Amino acid sequence: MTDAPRLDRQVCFALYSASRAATAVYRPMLEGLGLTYPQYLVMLVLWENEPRGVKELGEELGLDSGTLSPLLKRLEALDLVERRRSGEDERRVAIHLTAAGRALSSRATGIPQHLADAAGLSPDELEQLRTTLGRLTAALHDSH
Amino acid sequence: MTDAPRLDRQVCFALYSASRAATAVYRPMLEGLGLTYPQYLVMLVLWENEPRGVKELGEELGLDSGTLSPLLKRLEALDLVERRRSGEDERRVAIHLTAAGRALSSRATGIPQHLADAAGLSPDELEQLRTTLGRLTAALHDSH
DNA sequence: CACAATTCAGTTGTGCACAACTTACCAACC
DNA sequence: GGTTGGTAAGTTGTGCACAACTGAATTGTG
Repeated sequence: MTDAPRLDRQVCFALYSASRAATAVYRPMLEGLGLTYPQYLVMLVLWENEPRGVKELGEELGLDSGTLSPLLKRLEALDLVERRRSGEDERRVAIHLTAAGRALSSRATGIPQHLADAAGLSPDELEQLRTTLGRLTAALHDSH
Repeated sequence: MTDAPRLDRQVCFALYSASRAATAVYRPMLEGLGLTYPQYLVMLVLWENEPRGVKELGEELGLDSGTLSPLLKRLEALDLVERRRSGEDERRVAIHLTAAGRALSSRATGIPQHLADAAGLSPDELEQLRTTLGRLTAALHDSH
């Protein structure tokens, strides 16, 4: 056998595992809201500021229309969101929150704290992890 | 608007973004080998030690048979892997590397280094990130 | 030995990701 | 005013993840 890379030494695998473990902790809580994790992310963006175009959402989340279009249709079917063609620019679709979508935000308040509790890391460590991951993501995007 | 969680403060989103950014950096290199990222992970495990049962692979990678069964069929279609029913226990399927599968490992040697170069973090920081993520993943798994 | 409980791999169905493509629309230039 | 280039959203197709289930094989227990 050659000096093939070892699984347990790979940062990439550590990221992949941690990310799946974190969404697995979120899943049962989000199930209570009727949302998947990516749907929750879209709602987070809209709770901050709405309406938003599909492209804007994609830039915030790093997702393209191939992912967002069907996801937004599902949110619309749940009556959390409304899609309206813009009058000024018929290419654009503005995503508005419905009353139900707006109301859902209060039920989502405690979710991130629950992850922090389950993480087994101090607040300082969590904060440092977050900023390190931010730098890493930016550098990886710049690298091509 | 209530005090809804902010997207940019969430460790979970930072993990999700970093993980996707890292696999995006791997993707063009793995394309050269004809592999997807999860397929590459399976090959990594097999390069370390083979044959392995489907369940063993699942435990190393945190994936279930619903993910692995079709993935392994695709690796078999690529002639990198062979699936053999165990004689002793007819429930088990042993995954063996083919000659081509074994040969592929030498072409995969440089891949993790490329990620390290693109990461924009020092070796120390990368190492610390890896161990922090390992602790986080373990704690999240323990939390339920 | 009989048979209930467990284990293993596989299947089915849903929902992302992402590449490649399509369609509709807009804007700039001739 | 028509053409050309670019942009926004949507569609199609592939491959994960993961829950729920199936069927076959094995193990544990009375």
